Amino acid sequence: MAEDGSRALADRPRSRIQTRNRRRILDAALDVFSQHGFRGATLDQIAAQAGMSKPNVLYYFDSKDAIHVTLLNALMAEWLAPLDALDASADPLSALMDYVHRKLEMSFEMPRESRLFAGEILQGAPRMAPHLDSALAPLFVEKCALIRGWSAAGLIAPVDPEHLIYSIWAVTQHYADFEAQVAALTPEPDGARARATAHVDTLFRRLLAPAGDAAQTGAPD
Amino acid sequence: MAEDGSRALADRPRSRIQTRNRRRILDAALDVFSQHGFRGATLDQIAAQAGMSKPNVLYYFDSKDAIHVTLLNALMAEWLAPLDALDASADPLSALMDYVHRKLEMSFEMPRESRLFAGEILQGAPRMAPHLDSALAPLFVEKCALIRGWSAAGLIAPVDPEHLIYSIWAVTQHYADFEAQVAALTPEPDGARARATAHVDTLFRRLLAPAGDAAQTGAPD
DNA sequence: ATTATCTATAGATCTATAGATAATGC
DNA sequence: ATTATCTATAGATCTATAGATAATGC
Repeated sequence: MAEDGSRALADRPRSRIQTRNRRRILDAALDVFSQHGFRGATLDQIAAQAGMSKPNVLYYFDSKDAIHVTLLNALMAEWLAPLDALDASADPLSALMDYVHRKLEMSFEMPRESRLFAGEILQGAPRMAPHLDSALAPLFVEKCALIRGWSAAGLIAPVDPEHLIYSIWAVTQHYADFEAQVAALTPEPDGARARATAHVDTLFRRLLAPAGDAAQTGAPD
Repeated sequence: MAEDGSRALADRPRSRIQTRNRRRILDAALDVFSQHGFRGATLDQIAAQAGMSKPNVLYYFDSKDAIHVTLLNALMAEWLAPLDALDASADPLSALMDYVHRKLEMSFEMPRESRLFAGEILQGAPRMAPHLDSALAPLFVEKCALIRGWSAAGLIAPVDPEHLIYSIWAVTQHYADFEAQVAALTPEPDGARARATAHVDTLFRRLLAPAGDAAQTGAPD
């Protein structure tokens, strides 16, 4: 920390080079942190991945911890965007199924982000607890109320909104977070994603289809 | 390593003190590894938790790595016991629902074990890959065939066996692995487990109930 | 005699800083 | 003048071992 109390480059407006190099570092850090966890990651690995020297990385961020926190904060909004977008503009069942499919897509397209958050939560969310309370919790409460209303109105089957969301997160993120296991057990990579999509669709459609709907889809395999 | 090539106490028959101290170390290591991950855990923490000196811990195990591997191997069988027990002695739907409930119980009763495995898989299963192939994969294939048969015979609804099992793992273990998040979002601890149980039961019952069955349970909340 | 435990520390690894030098912008 | 980058290294942390001492079993 400089003597005037400013923390390096953190709070100042940034030049193009600063913006670009901070991005490179954050992208490298996403690789390294998501693979090895915070403690397992080293500045050496991040610097190598970013193609920079270790002291140069610390020229752009005050500490290893600062890189990690910046990364979590920067990705949080993107990660929660699908839940934020959940609303009643379409019919409720379609809205929920869209959410499920978007989350599953993200698991396949953004496995690093999924694992970064998974690792952080797994270890008790030491650096993310404030965000869980300030950003996630209000959104979660709001969407649970929405779902509760749909359920009460009979637009979807009776369901526990909080645990429905947990299940959606669990099932979809499983494909990213436990990819090593899934890969060991489902060797053929072709069609794996399509099968996952079909299964997850069936799982939540059978849960949520209001009584009387013909929601039983055909054999998925 | 001793000059005769024997690796300390690893392969020899053990006295009562050895058995007891190795257990104490493994229990302490389960605490520490499940909370901080392999790299985040230190021998200091494990020794302190076990109430032993650090060199004494290394008298019983050759290395930090050996402790971790021993722990994973020792817990693997217990962790897979419910899947191993899945068979057709009861009717298929009940057998599967029993499996779901047993896994959910384990998530609540053995969160440390769940997190230990989650952390290992999350980082690409560097120490567990052999076991995935040798122990888990054959069991997985066998049980998938069993479920496929039930599904084909119409005893349960059409379902993708591989992805069904992934979903059961994902949903049940979520309560242990993401406990920090669940706790932040579901503040009231009373009844949380009962609600989780009711929800998970509904989720898989609606998925698996054969067509024509009145499997729609009442409102879960 | 063997097993178990301790103190002290070697050696490796890792974060972060100091201080010099090069590149860039005005 | 300021921004960006480098080499060298201090200082902390961590795994593992050396070597001495205490406790236990025959």
